[in-house]
Amino acid sequence: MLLRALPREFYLRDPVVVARDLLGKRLARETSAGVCVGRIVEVEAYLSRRDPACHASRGMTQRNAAMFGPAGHAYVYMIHHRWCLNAVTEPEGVPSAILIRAIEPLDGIELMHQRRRTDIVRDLARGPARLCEALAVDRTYNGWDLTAGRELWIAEGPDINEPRLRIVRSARIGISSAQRRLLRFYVANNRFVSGRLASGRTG
DNA sequence: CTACCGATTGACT
DNA sequence: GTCAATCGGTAGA
Repeated sequence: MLLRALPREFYLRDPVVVARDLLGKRLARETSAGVCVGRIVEVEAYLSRRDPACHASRGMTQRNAAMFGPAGHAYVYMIHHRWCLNAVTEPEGVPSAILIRAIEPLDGIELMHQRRRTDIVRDLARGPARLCEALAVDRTYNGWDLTAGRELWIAEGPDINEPRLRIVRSARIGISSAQRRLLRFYVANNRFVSGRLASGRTG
């Protein structure tokens, strides 16, 4: 397969490093309707119990249990009636995860249009809930193994010579606490990133 | 059981 | 920039 799933070891590292390294990787989704692929352009890290903004900061609940599970699995939760997708990092029992906030659509764009009911390519997967709608991700994928390479997975980009990405770091979106933590990472000057088109520092 | 909150989005001023 | 829809998770009676 061209889009080989990233191995579990990828996720068994410092979550901040995992977050940065996820930029430029491919998020792939295959259903009977077809295959959809996008380049990950925006993520946020949530750092277990030491991070008050992390859903798991006050311990395990039925909702956040997937965050306590193995690295490389999905944590899918609902907020305001919409689904959001995370990749779990760190060993079992350490509930850190990376929220995937936006992808740049590459393949299966027509299918994404159908699911999102919009003609605007830029709006297909710009934002965590739009992304899930475009890829038909819902709670049935909570706990899904993203390293299995089927249905829903994350893969290395096929272009070995892709130019090095300019990465911008900022505060997380929609988080009132821990504003000083710069745990959002996105590809500079990419129009598929959510929020304002900030020019921020690279790093 | 009820009450409140939110890692959002889309519509609107 | 502002604001409210809308409902699962959670805490509390």
